[in-house]
Amino acid sequence: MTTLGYALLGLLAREPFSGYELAQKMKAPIGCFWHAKHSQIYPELAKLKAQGLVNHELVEQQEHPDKKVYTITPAGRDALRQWVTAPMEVPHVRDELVLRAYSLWLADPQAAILLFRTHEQRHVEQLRRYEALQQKLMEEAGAKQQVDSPDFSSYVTLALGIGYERLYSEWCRWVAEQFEQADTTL
Amino acid sequence: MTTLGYALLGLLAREPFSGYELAQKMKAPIGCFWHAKHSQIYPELAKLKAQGLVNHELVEQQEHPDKKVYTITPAGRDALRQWVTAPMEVPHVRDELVLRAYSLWLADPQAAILLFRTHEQRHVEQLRRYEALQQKLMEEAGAKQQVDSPDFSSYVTLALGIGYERLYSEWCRWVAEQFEQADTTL
DNA sequence: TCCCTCATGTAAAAGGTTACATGATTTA
DNA sequence: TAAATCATGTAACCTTTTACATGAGGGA
Repeated sequence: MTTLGYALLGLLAREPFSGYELAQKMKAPIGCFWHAKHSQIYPELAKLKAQGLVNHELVEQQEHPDKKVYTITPAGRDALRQWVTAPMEVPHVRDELVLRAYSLWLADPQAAILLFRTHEQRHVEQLRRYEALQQKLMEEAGAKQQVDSPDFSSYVTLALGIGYERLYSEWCRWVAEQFEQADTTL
Repeated sequence: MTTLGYALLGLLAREPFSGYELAQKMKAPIGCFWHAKHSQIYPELAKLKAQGLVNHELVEQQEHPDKKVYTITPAGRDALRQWVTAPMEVPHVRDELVLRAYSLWLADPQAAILLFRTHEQRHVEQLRRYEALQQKLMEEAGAKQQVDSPDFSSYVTLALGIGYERLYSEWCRWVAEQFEQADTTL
């Protein structure tokens, strides 16, 4: 089983979805930290079906094309439950902007300021979106959050997403400021 | 040009290295946020050579096999300088542990505590390593850090690495605590 | 009329990991 | 004697991205 397979099971464990809906969900990263495109999702769903981890039924529609709605099976739920807490290596992160920062000493200062201010903005925007989601989650789910409710899991991943975007946007701002100050010092 | 190619140029812009040395460097993530294995590095160096972005000379050794020491060319340095501040999309992060957290509501609480305490520890260890590196960098480079010095770039990436590991380890601890508290509440 | 959304796929290419392959020297 | 380090590569495989492919219905 691939990680993508478990990502799909993780969504289907909450409620049934069609391949198209799963693809929509995974445009914006699920749990803030995973994404996939439809070209990867459709074949993966076929594999999950072949392994008996999901079923699908054809839902006929008048005004839109028919769709296959996938449901997780008890076997799928078991596989997911086992995977969630299985031993795991620390995943190594890859981030191109930070890799660039490693060679930033070569850069044109004005171009560096522009790049980092742009990314600061984008991460602030993502932060605002996550905060809005959190707000919504708090209103809907309230204090009834228990560790065995899906809302709790969503809240947990959102919390890291918010911390991450806050850290990242502040780092971008700080880097930009270093170049701005160096510029006025000359 | 691939991102890996620029990662290698970024190291070679600082000082010459052999393929083996580059592979050693990229076991631990360069700038905290990129890594690669030797099987990817050797072919990439050949491509950089073919494009005239690096040169290499054979250094003969008595007690070890001979090695090819790579040096960046002016064209390589130019390409790197351009890439560093070129427009770029926000890279989407992938993190398996956070993806698992999204389905944590299904998990066995004790297994969840074990997993997150384990990862908390590992990220704390990485944090300590980064802090030691920062300490060393401060002592060596001191306050002379200017935006156009490689030490400044190293410092900038380390700063994010430290922030990231601190955030991540605290998040792991917090998640584990949620399950520990839920456990005693029953 | 043209583009967007809904809906499902396949194919080719790129990027990355694991395993295969070789061989000398040093350390336990 | 066995394992680790130094040193350089290739091959097979897996994952992910980009592009190809089709087609109906609704809105500008």
